[in-house]
Amino acid sequence: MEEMFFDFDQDPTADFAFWGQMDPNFQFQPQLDNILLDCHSLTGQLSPWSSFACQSVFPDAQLTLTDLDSQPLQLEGAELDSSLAADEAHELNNRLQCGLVPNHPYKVQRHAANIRERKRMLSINSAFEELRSYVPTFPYEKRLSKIDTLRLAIAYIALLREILLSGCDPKSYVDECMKNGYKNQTNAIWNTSDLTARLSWVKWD
DNA sequence: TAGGCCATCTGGTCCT
DNA sequence: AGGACCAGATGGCCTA
Repeated sequence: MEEMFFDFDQDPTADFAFWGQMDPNFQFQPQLDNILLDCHSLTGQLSPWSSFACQSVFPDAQLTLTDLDSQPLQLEGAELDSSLAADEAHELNNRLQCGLVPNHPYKVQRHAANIRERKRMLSINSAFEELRSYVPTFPYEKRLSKIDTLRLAIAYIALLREILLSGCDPKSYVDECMKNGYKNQTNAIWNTSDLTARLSWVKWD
């Protein structure tokens, strides 16, 4: 059986394209499965840090991946202060080596942590996707942002709570509120232009 | 072109 | 000790 493998580090543009093309019916489980496969691969050879990751750690150092993997530590962009005490320099050197030496335990742990973090963000995003499906939207509205999803959900929950407390029929309750300009609502947390504009598209029955 | 949104990496902190 | 969670930094894409 052929094993599918999606290596984020080997092809950083591929995963971005994946997000950019995500559709509302996207299933997260296959991606989670791929990440799990990636986790299992950690016991074997690790791909080198992405250039982005290296750059973020050593923004001033002009180092290539080849430099990182095959040569002893050399700082080109940042010069060590000559006044630095010998033990301090040694400590700094140790810390830098941890990040630069391929297959160093630090790199292995960091890579595993990155994968876990990606997996965690995927689960958060899947929850956002589910929440979006419950929030009222315009028929052809573009995908809600995360912050808009949260704000609309808060307002919508407040409205549903009021409807429950009123004991009225939802549709007539909303119609009445719209007619009266929400004047009767003392606790109109949900009375935001964002939500009320969308309420006309809600099918209550 | 600036600003909004997002994914990713990272190191720190907390928890089990 | 290792994993989960979090926030900051960074860079890419998209849109007004």
